[in-house]
Amino acid sequence: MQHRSPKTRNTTIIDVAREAGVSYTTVSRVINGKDHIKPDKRERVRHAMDRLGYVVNQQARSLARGRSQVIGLLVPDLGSSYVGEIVRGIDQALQPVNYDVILYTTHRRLVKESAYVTSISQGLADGLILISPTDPEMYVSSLQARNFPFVLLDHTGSNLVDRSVGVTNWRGAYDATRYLIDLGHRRIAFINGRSDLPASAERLAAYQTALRDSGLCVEEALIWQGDYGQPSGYRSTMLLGLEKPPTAIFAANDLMAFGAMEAVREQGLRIGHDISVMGFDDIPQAAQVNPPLTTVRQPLLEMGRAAARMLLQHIADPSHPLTRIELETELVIRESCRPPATRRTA
Amino acid sequence: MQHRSPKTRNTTIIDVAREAGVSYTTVSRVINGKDHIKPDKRERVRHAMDRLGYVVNQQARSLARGRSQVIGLLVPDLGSSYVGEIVRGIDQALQPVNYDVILYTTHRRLVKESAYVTSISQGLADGLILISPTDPEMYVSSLQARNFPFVLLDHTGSNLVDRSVGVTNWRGAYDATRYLIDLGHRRIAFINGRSDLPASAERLAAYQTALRDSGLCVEEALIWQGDYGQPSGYRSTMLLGLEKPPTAIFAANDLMAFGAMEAVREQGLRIGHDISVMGFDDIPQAAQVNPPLTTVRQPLLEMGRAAARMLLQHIADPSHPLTRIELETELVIRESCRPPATRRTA
DNA sequence: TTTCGCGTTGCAAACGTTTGCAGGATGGTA
DNA sequence: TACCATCCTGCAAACGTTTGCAACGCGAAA
Repeated sequence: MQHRSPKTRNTTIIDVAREAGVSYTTVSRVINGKDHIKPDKRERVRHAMDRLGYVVNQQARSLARGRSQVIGLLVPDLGSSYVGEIVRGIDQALQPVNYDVILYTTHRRLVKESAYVTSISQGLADGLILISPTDPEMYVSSLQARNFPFVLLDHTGSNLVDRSVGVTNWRGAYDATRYLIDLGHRRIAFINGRSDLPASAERLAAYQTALRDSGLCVEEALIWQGDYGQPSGYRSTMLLGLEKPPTAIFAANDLMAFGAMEAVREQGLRIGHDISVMGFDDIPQAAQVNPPLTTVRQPLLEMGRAAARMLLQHIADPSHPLTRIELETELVIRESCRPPATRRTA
Repeated sequence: MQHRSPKTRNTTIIDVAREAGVSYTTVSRVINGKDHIKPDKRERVRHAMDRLGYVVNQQARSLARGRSQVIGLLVPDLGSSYVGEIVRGIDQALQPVNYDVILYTTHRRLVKESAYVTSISQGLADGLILISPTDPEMYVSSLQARNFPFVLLDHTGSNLVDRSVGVTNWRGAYDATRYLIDLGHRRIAFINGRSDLPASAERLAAYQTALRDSGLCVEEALIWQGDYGQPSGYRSTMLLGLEKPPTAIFAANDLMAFGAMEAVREQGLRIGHDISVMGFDDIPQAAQVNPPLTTVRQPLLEMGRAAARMLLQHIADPSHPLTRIELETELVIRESCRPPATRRTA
């Protein structure tokens, strides 16, 4: 029987064996670098492979071995370099052990996330990393039931936390807010991230706590709802329209901070003088904008590496427990935050 | 024999068949939505699948079918949203036909590119898209020899052009330069991209031709070598140190234009007034920076879609010829370019 | 010369599907 | 009742590997 399409039949291990005058088993052993092969035969096989232009068929290999050397990656998007950096980190960890990455961009569509997850988990990949998933409880149950290895990245809340890599969101946002307060700011606006992501809630809560801890009161009017996109930060212009404008804006991520900076500028105000702007993430561009953005650094590369390492360990030894890895954020002081100018209002 | 690791054996089509009291063939038919199945059996199978939590094994399916429903993607990087946008386009085209993407980031390391290419091409993927490859002639010969479907994206030059998607680099750069000249600029600097990518050469050549066509002479001192990275654009500061500074800077991509904008600002000059800045690409941020960047738009999303479509067609019907698809660039006029202020020097 | 052991080699089964072919059931028509 | 077409269904082979097990060859030890 022949299911193959017009494509000419591939050269297989058997063709090589015939060419080299050995058994296909021996060829397989040569391919996989096993010992106990007579040097001359090894050479014969090598030559035959070259002559025939043989290259191993991954599908068959995966099927036989029961693993694919591929890990799945579920990302919301590739728009900002936030995800890009994380993927780079994952890449770095996967490279040395010969794992490949299969990529799924969900654009935060819940149906897609769940459809992908089930499809990946059978055969296609040996493990799965979910980056900033929207609502994983909804669909990972089947993975858990089948003991399929997966870890979450940038996810907090829910019982899945104990197999995730994240950062000290609360601490980072708290420190940032304190820093602004210490600079002398009293009216600090906050641009919140997507409210369906627990990390946003943490940052918001920390901001509020920091204010209260300093005896400042939390004004609802100074809390603006964004969605992590740059345009939503831009709309923070609205905040400036208040009768008593803030002297500082703390955005829950850098992208929104960039948007805020535009808006500030558009109002004819100078960043760092008339109004300070603080970000969160420290994506590469943060150092490059004007003025360079003071922000809370997430070690994105390291997060990716950590997630990949954790997953690999668990794949190699399923009894190896998954844990929560929480990496430290760090306040990166640049030039977008300064002490407030002497007030004009009040 | 049992090769499987500790992992408990997966539930297979056979388990489902037993549970439903039918043959495994029937189960396969139900999975693949073939006709000629009695409705009641179909239902029985469906239920059995649910009960057992069955999900099809992609490897085995690929092996049997001779194709994987996966296409490989070789990207230099995920740093800027340039690649991100293209990938989104590819995604869009692949979604409806149920193709997945396996991702390889090369970071422009030639060895990696070539290693990946050979490994992907056997079984793992049904086709390959090479985004902005560095030196594809070096390693695609084996693909061509085996008639493996692949297309290039953002590649010009070499005999591989006739299976690629690109844009009118020359035209775009020419128009942009003319636009600056028409605004009244006479000293226009050019920040070149990576010199090993043919697209850079096209843009540079177009810039030079446009100058000459307008009777202006090309000054070597005004041509700065960048690498498409933002920092390299920043270093264009150097240009400003000339005794006769340019009144406009044309960067071969937006990222370098951003860098240039920083540098300009750092010199205390105002963009659009003291000096104009022109980009190339129109990545999403271009509209968001301050002032919004005048740039040459590449239809990134559409480029991705076009490449994916071309590849899919070729996979479906290998006799379908591959061609060169050249999409139109478009000058997007925003606010970073204005007529030059009356000269101070000279 | 026989025996033992070890380094090599090969056979065959298994991985989990898809699909050509043929056989069985069913129902309509002559 | 016999026959034929049509609709269902199942068997078995094939996809290209990996790997447990058994057998073989050969030199060293007895």
